[in-house]
Amino acid sequence: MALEHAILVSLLEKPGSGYELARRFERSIGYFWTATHQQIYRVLKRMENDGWIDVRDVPQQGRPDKKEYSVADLGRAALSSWLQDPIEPESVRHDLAVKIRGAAFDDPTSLIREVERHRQAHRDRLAHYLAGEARDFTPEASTAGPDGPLDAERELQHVVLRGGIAYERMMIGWLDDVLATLARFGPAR
Amino acid sequence: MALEHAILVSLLEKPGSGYELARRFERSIGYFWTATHQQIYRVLKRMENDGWIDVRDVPQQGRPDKKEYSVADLGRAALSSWLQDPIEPESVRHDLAVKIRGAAFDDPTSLIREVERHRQAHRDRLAHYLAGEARDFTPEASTAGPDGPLDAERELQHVVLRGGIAYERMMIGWLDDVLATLARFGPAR
DNA sequence: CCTGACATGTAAGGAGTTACATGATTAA
DNA sequence: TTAATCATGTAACTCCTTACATGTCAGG
Repeated sequence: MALEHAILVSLLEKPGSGYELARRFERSIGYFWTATHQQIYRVLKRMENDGWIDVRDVPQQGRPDKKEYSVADLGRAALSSWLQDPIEPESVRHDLAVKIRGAAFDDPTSLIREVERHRQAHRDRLAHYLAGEARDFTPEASTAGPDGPLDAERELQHVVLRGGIAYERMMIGWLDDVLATLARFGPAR
Repeated sequence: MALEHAILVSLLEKPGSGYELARRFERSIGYFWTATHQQIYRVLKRMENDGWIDVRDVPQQGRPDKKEYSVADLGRAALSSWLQDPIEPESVRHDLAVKIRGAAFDDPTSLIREVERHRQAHRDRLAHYLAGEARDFTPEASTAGPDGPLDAERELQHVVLRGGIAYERMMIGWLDDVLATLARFGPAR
């Protein structure tokens, strides 16, 4: 389980509320770890009980009040310990690949549309990542800002983003290959 | 849920027992969908109850008897219906990316070893995939054999394998990038 | 007044993981 | 006799998903 650890990393980068965390999991952290607000609130509660994080009630004007969480010493230690633990290369689950092999036993025309849809989704994500890279990681967008992270933190965020970019490019190329294969073998049957 | 559907595809490609399915999930199907024998037996029982698959007791010599499963009409229909259903591009979970961003808040030396270990695992998998491709998908290894799948089935298996190969190559390249980044920014702190 | 963004939760059910459990046969 | 492979399962627990639920405040 790494949701707790993903939350710890995010809170170390910047303290925030459950709601804010949920939004980060739709954006930057979501590039490599997804979580819904339901999961996040539940885990935050557990982490608070375990003394991993501290809460601070923040009254707000013009908005509902929020609880701002930050990492406690115990949480930092838990993260550190997890970082030392070796993990196994992750197991994959690609519904689309199941469908592609299943297409041999069914009419593939609907699969072609599905693959095109996925290719477009990956193109959109790639464009989104590239825009984020241009915005946050060009030499001009330096760490000089008031909230800008330190060099190492920033570089590590960048290399993870580059991984997302490489992944989307690979997927687009592969889905092109899939479509070419379906075009050659699908209708000919 | 696609485990049921992955099992249906596998049984359509070739009927077999729960044990044989578990082994396939360590090999070809496991490239894009993992499952343990515990899951498989549980799901097989449910699929049998639902009339998706048929069972046949196969007495064996020199081995324990086995139950050979094959896809029934209801199962074929269920697969067909699932193939028509659009699915969302899958959500990712990359522990390693969490660790990389977490390395900004901890000593990165153990992470370097971890990344090197993962890179080796991906190199091994790539070699394994390439060997499988050479064995099963060169022009010489044609469909002429007694158990060889038909052209479309074979081509679709091949394009999924090419996806696995592209994925491993991408990962190896990215992990090289990660190691270079850690070398530049890790020890300098 | 109504919509949308902000903010925080509960409940039920499905899926996956880990540990436990049994038993046959073959080869070293 | 011991290990390895074949073969099939149960139980407990954790995790994730989906649906439901409530409420504030700003702007049109």
